[in-house]
Amino acid sequence: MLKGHLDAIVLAALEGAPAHGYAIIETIKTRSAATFDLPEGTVYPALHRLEQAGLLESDWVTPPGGRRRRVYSLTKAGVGALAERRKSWGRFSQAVEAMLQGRRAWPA
Amino acid sequence: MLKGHLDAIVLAALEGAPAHGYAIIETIKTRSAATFDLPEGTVYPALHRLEQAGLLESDWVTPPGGRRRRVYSLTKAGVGALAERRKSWGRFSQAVEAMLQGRRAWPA
DNA sequence: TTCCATACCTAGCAATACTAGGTATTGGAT
DNA sequence: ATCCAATACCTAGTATTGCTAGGTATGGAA
Repeated sequence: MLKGHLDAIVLAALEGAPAHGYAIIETIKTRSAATFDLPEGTVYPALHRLEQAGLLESDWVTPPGGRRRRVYSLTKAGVGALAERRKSWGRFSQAVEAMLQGRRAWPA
Repeated sequence: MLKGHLDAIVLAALEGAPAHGYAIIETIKTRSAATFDLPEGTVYPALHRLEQAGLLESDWVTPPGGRRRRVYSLTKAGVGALAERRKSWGRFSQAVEAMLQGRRAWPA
């Protein structure tokens, strides 16, 4: 379970450069040191949701000698959303950390 | 949304000493610096789930001059589960951190 | 005596991510 | 030549989760 942070992860995976779904899955697996080995049934619907929400846009691309791929890239709104998600992750993880360590969190 | 980490948070809130539901909610709010201001409809069912799962046990207690409370404490299994949750949080947060920073996570 | 904080509870809903299926292409191994 | 693995896309349905929105009741302060 990715626990509501899937969107942030997918957006972050697209921050450097546009990519297609299958490559995004690989990137996530690599960067997370295999902690996140996401099934396609998780990622593809997420990409559709994010595009629907205007955070991503996609183009069908057929590379020479290859097969057609749907390449996603961040929209301006997507860049903003990623920044927001990063902040919200910071607050969230800090609070969980405090709980698990039995101390008070920094007052935000 | 607490994103699947509610159980860990509740267990951690009970680590120091037994407590009743309402107090647990307060503890979580305080320790998280109000980041987690959980509605009762979230916490009470979670306590029931955790008790059902054998991670908590409860007793009805009526303090002198007060009203009856249901006081929960960690079972042995609960202590173990909390340790497990802590480890799993560590892996999870490290992986998310790596994703959001665009670097590779430490190979676990 | 009225209201707020305390203290418990539940049914039903919405979101999320997963399972389990499906289609099709490319390239290497047999 | 054929088969299989990896690539590459998709969706319907399901389980879990946490929340909304309601309910009950007591104790103390205004």
